[in-house]
This record gives sequence, C-alpha cells and structure tokens, in this order.
Amino acid sequence: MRHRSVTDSAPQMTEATFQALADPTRRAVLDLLRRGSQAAGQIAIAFPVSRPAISKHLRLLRRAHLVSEHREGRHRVYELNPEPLRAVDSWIEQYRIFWTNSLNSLKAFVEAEHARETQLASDKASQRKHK
Amino acid sequence: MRHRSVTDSAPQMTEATFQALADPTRRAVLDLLRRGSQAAGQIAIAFPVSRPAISKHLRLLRRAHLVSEHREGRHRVYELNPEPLRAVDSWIEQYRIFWTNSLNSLKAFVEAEHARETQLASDKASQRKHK
DNA sequence: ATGATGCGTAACCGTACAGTTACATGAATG
DNA sequence: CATTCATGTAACTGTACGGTTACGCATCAT
Repeated sequence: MRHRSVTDSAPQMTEATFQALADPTRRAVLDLLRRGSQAAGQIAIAFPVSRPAISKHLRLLRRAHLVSEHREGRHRVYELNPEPLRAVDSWIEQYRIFWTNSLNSLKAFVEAEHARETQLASDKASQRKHK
Repeated sequence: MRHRSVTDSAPQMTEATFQALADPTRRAVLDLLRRGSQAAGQIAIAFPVSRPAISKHLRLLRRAHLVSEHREGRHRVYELNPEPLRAVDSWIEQYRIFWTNSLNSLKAFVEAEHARETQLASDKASQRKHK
C-alpha cells in the first residue's frame, strides 16, 4: 500500500525527522537554511541561545539528515537537505483530505461506516440514557 | 502575509502540535482515529504499551487539540481533530517546492541570490584559496 | 611559533517525557 | 449496595533534551 521512496529507506528515519522538527529552534534553523547555506557561527548569531546550544541542535538535524555539513577552511557550512521532509509530507497527506473536503462531513461518514464493526460498548452505553 | 485560521489563534499552538507529533505512538493513535472515533480502552488495546501510557499520550494529544473527548456512559470517546495539522501542513508547504522542482537546482539558485548580502565570511574564506 | 577564530564536545543542571505499577473515581450491573 | 468495568491520576524511574560554562582542537593570520 505505502509507496516508499528511495531515500526514505527506513521508517526509523521518519522517527528522527519528526523528533527533530519538534523543537522550534531547529525548525527556525531549517527556515534560515532555506535562504541558503550558512556556517555554524552565522547560524548561531541569529538565535538568542548560546553557540554550543545551536551546535547541539545542528547535531540532531545532522542525525535526522535534514542538514548536511562540509568543511570550508575553518568554517563548517551547513546545507539544508529537504529530502526527509517528504516522509512528513506524505504522512500529513493522509490528513489533508479532512480539511479540503467539508471538514467534518467526511470524517462523520468514515466514522459511521466503521461504527458497527469496531464499536461494541458505545451503543449499550447510549441505551442507558432513556432509563 | 501569513493567513491565520480561526482555530489556529496562537503560534504557540503550533509548538504543541509539532511536539505531539514527535512521538510515534501518538502519530499511530491519530492514524487509528482517522478510521473513526474510539474509546480510550479500545485505543489502548491496539498498542503494546500499558493503558495508562496511552492515557498520558491522549492527554498530550488533547493539550495539542489534536483530539477531542466526550463522555459516553463510562467510556471516554476520543475523536480526531485534524485542524491543528493545517499549521504543520503550511509549514512544510514552504519546503515542498524543493522537491517538486529539480531538487537542488532551485536551492542553488536561491543560495546564489542571497549569497552577497547574507554571507560575509565565506567569500573571504574562498579568497584565501587562491592565495 | 604565537595568537586569534570557528566550532565541536564534555560536564553539569533542570525539566519533560515515556513507561511502569498502584490507587481513586464514576458509571453500569447484579 | 457490592462489584465489575472504564479510565484518569499519583508516584516513581530511566532517559533524552535544552540550556549553560569550560575546554580542546583545528585553522588562519602575524
């Protein structure tokens, strides 16, 4: 069912991606890198936290393969790698239909469809109402 | 610039959303709820962890407004609320262009465009190459 | 060589999470 | 009313962050 791209080899990778995106500073770093590659120090001065803090964020982003790093003299230039974000995009893709349609109407439909097979106690609970 | 929906009042909300999505179990709960609303116990038996663990996950999902809960007899029925995911979608929207185009070519373009104003040390670093 | 620059890492601290077991509470049921 | 069922919460534990300061180590400049 699931179509898997070449670079998205392991679902474990997706794990690291979502986790890396959990921090607002790291998302901001990615947003910054969208404008172009930057050296670590340059990235750090754009944030109110200390430089080692950014260094650790970059380590996590590296671990998630969301950035790549290459040395240039004594600089470490970081480059955005948007590839892992495809997995996030395809995950959220399955939810996009919920707000592109009339929002709750579709969900109500699916809910009613699966109601008789998955639910078992809720109908009994509704019976007790007209005691 | 940014268009803000009614329910996405604060950018702080987006914070909670991304953080809630960081855990694979919570994402799986949402995936499950996509098939229809479920009681807490029913959700719990679908996972290898204990029921209180799921209860805490549900609390986080509630805090992020990704699910809504209503009592039905002695059951707590949880319902998916995809609304906060719109913020995630619009965030990743800005990255979608990176893989819809010829991947790195666009990024190289943007990088070159902003190079002269944002960069300051890298050109000096490249100058030292042809000493 | 000496020193300044750029950057990562170690050590440390506080907090939040993910999991557990044990307990409390409210609703259905006999 | 006692009991079972459904669920949340408290208490506790281990681990991983996110932040700091101090340090180590290359690399460039003099």
